[in-house]
Amino acid sequence: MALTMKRRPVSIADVARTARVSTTTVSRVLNRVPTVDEENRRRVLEAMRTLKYRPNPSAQRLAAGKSNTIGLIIPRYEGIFHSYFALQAIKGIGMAAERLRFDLLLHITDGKTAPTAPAVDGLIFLDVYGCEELVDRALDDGMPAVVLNHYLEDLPVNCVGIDNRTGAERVVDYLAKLGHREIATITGDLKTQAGLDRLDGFIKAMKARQLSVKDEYIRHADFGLPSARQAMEALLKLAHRPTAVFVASDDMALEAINVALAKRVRVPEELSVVGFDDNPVAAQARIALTTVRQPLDEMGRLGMEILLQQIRGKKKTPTKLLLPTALVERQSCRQTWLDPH
Amino acid sequence: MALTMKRRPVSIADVARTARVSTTTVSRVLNRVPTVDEENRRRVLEAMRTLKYRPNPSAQRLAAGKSNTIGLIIPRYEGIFHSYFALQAIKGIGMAAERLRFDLLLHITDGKTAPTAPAVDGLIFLDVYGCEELVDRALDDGMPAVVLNHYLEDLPVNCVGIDNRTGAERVVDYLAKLGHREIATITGDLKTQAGLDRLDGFIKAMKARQLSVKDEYIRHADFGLPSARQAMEALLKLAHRPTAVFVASDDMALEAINVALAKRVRVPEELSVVGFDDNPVAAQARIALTTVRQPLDEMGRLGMEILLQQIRGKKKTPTKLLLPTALVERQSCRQTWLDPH
DNA sequence: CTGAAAGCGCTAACAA
DNA sequence: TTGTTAGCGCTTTCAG
Repeated sequence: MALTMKRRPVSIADVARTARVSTTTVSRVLNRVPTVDEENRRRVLEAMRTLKYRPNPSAQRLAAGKSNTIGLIIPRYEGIFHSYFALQAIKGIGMAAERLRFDLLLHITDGKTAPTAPAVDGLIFLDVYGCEELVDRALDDGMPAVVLNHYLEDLPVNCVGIDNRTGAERVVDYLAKLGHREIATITGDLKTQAGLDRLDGFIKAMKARQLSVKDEYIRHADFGLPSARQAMEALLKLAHRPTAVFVASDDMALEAINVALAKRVRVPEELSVVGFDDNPVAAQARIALTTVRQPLDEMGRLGMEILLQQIRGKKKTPTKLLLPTALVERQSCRQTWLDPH
Repeated sequence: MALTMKRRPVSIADVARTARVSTTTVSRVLNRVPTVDEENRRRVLEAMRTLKYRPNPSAQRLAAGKSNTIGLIIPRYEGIFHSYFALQAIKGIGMAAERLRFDLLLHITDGKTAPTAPAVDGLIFLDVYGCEELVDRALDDGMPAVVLNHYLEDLPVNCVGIDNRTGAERVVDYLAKLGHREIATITGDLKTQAGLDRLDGFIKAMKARQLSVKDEYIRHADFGLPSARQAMEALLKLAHRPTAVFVASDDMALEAINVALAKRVRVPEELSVVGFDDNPVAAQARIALTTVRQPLDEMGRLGMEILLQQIRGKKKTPTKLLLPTALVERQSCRQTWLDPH
């Protein structure tokens, strides 16, 4: 046997010949067309197996006139590569793509380039930051697209975001139920939608419950650890300390707890802390963090599904989704009226 | 103008007609074949622009007989979706793919399925964990492949890993130079290559410097925070405490520092701590962590390049790479002979 | 330096 | 239910 022989790959014609049917019939069983005689189907399937036949996607796409491919656009800014969110969303997208039998073309972009038709049937933006121009272009080209993690109010494009406002409101409700009235917040970067909406939701919920929102209880941070540290230190220096703090991310919340503990402020006995994200570290922390869970992989899954609907022409008007969050109760909060000792 | 008119996409023939040349010539300028008259090239380019021509990759691949696509295989185990490593590697792979004009087909696998020829020209495994069978299969099929983040000693497959052993040795060297002799380590999961090699490197370097490696100074953890906490607590309870600890990951090192601080052990005055990974949180921490940097995105880049060499037939024997690490000196270590006060 | 023509492997009318 | 046939858009001999 000439092991080095370069054998021509087996094609649909080879299968047809072996199974003693036409290529059309082979194509039919390939595409699960029901009108195929059971005996023929069996023979085709067997021929495929013995010949180790693999359909050539390029030929399929060319003949069918569709790429069956989605471009997954990842903005190149550094932040996204440090985020828990990105991988979870990719996971959701990837698994949905497999289920829907679509290929995923990964494209890390500088904001200038993105795949176009006929290379892809649609685009899924992991985030819009740095990609505004590309989203516009996709819209102009009539290329189906969906933006994740960002609710674009004014643009006629599919969006799947997280309901950060309601998430923050849940936190206030929860803390209020525990008897807290002096509730502070450490915000995220207010240039981001998540940062802004979490603060908005917080303030709105406080007011709805007639709780005062003191200026000194609103400390601005930027999702970075050093900023969270400063914010917490400022809070602890206050003559009248809050009894609870809502922190806009788990990373910052954990850091805030560290600052508190270092200053001999016990958590949760003297200070309740709530985070946001449900990052895995929140559950693993010394004081397991009460936080807000976001359905990140589901965000990816839904993004794929919505995109597919648009591609299939089933949806004409853009779908705008804000996914619900859930409060995850752990060990970092306590009722105020309990004796701390 | 019939805006709703579904116009047939512009093809190479349209460009040829507009530029008054043959499709062959258009194909030539598309593929940067040098033997094209300058005037013709100009006209073709212009026609492409005015017609907004986009080559159809499926047709190109079918005609050329190659997919120009690499399958990026991401094992589905949960850990990988929480790792700093994965996104960095993806970034490196993605940017290299773009530069090399290769498409990336993203595939999240359960360990059973992976793209095959002729869908892809090669496979790049983000890690081997859970994919052993797929790697074997690729090898059997003669499908070019490269495994990242894991050095497979015995398998004839391209590998690009991190030199964890030498990284750990660097840490010992550094601590020894600072005067430390009582050095402990908190290991990672010894079922992983990283965990094992970091411990091996540690022990080897200690012995090379004639430093004693007490059993009680080797505490086994699993990269998880709770295990790191326990390990650190055990270390601090020792009658004869180490003056320095090498922790097998940044996450665990930070947690260890928290434990120390909570027990009023000052870092770095009373205890030096070194991590591994150079996770961004290490730099941001309260006590900026001295750690070992790994070139993760370069790992991705090199993986792509090696794979391409194999695909192009330029390399016959598997390439095995162990990428060098670098010690990043920050604030978590101190010379032993300095007065701590 | 250029173009005619033969496919690449598959799908989809259409006819049987 | 099946097969014939004509492409899908591009690359690549090969002859000029």
